[in-house]
Amino acid sequence: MSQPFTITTAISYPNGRPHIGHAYEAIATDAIARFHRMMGRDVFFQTGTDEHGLKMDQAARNRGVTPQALADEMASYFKDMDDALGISYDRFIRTSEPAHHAASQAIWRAMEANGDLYLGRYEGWYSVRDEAFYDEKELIEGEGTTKLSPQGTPVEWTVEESWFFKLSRYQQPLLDLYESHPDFIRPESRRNEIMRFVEGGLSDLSVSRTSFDWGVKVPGSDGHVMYVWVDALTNYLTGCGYPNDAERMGHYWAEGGDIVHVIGKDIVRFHAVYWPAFLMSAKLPLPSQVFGHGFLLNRGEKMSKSVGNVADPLELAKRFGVDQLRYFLLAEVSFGNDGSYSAEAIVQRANSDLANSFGNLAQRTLSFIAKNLDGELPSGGTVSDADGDLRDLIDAAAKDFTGAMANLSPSLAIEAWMRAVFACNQYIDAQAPWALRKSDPERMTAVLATLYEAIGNLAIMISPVVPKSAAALLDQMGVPANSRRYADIGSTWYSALLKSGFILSPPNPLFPRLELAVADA
RNA sequence: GGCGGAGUAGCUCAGCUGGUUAGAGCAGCGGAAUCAUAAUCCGCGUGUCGGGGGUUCAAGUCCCUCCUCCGCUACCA
Repeated sequence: MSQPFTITTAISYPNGRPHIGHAYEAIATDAIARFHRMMGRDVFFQTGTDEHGLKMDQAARNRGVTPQALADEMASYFKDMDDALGISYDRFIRTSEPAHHAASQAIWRAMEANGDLYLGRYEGWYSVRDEAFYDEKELIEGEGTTKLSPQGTPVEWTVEESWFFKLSRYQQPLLDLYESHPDFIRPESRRNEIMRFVEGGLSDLSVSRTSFDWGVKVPGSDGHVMYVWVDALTNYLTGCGYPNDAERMGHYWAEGGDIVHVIGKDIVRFHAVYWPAFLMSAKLPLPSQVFGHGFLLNRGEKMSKSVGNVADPLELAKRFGVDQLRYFLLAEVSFGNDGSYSAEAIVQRANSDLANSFGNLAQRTLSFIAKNLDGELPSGGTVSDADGDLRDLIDAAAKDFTGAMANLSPSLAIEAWMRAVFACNQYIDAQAPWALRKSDPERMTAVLATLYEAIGNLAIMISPVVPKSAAALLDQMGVPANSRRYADIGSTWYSALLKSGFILSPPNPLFPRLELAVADA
């Protein structure tokens, strides 16, 4: 059995429609998941929605529906987005599922059994909107005598009986973890922040609420539901079979296994501090990596609903194409940093890389073969050093590509791919098969064969980024579905294809050139 | 206030443990070619590497200091 690889996005809080930020995280994670599948790994890729909490409860009340009904509706928008963007999740989890309640209660009991949960009282200024308590000192003056949270949301003095988790016990174990696993938190700047935070000391964490009941019931403690983060983080275990499917857990959530959480930089603390502490307490294996990606900015500006510059990913995908949007986000934004998007930038990037450089390379080569060889694939001919040089260059690019993807650097991977694309265009111009057609047909044959193989390999390479387009091209070229892994680059799929007697049909352009609407200028 | 990150060509950014004339892509300008989605290929960049000071034979690359932006976190009032 091939080596398992577990990867997750954060689960989204569905109190609004998905925006481009959700799409970005899903796309990036999807590309990595697809990459590992093509490397032959046994991938489990999970995403989903985080449906509990007071905000959902209240939103449902306002609309006169049950929280479950609201969650059903909102979750469907996220699922639709994933499906529209080609997100190849293996499991779309919803925290309102019974299986998830069972998992959350199981980890609760395990933490309790370890002596890490105790009942106490929590009082302070609580913001419903932020679902957080604030210190008196943090508050700012609102209108009249009211007080507001630092985020400007209303707060009220709240006294609650609450369960606490002995987070303070885990300061040293966490620091040891960061020390022994330098890649546990990435990028490094986030790791530094978290380490300083933990070094500063950890207070115990309030992990239950009595003020609402839309959540996972605390076992044996009537009136308490779990603090959303206990419940939310546990979704990762639910999908891996916790607590009843030991075999599945042993496979996808095993000690020392590859388990990667891709999340936004705003929730790194929950994943890099609370989550491993919960797992240590419950005596469960830890994830291998938490990667905090950056935020997308609209033309360099923060997105916000009030400014009205929050982009709808489905609309962008519809206007520019799913693969174009995927490619843009992965190529343009260095993973881990913030990035900026705009209609011009998407059009620019998609046209220059996908339509002009790669799409046109495929088009000019394939249509030449279809036209001049009647679609019969070129074989043999007079080889030259240039052919081997191009092959070597593509093999080297493939190595760079896979190395970068494995290291969660899709933008670097795409750079390596583009270098190979440029090399192919240089090659075709230097060899000029259109001239060889009359002067040296034998040489032309070898050139076209070299190009055909090169283009197939380039399409395989970039598949995780633009899965639909790459598959369409490979289909057009007759490359069998079982020859589209990284191990197939540089292999003998071309000679097998020659033997099969495949005939190439006149090709259709792969990536149409995009036009910028007047409204975008 | 502390900590972390960033400030390099018009734009987006590479430049690891200091070492030949500071790089890439995009945009721009000139040329070639015409197989191809008017796509491609070739040539062209003296930029105070945020400011100042220092260490060194040698510094975007190390040290000090200042400025600007971002993030995490704390506290006084």
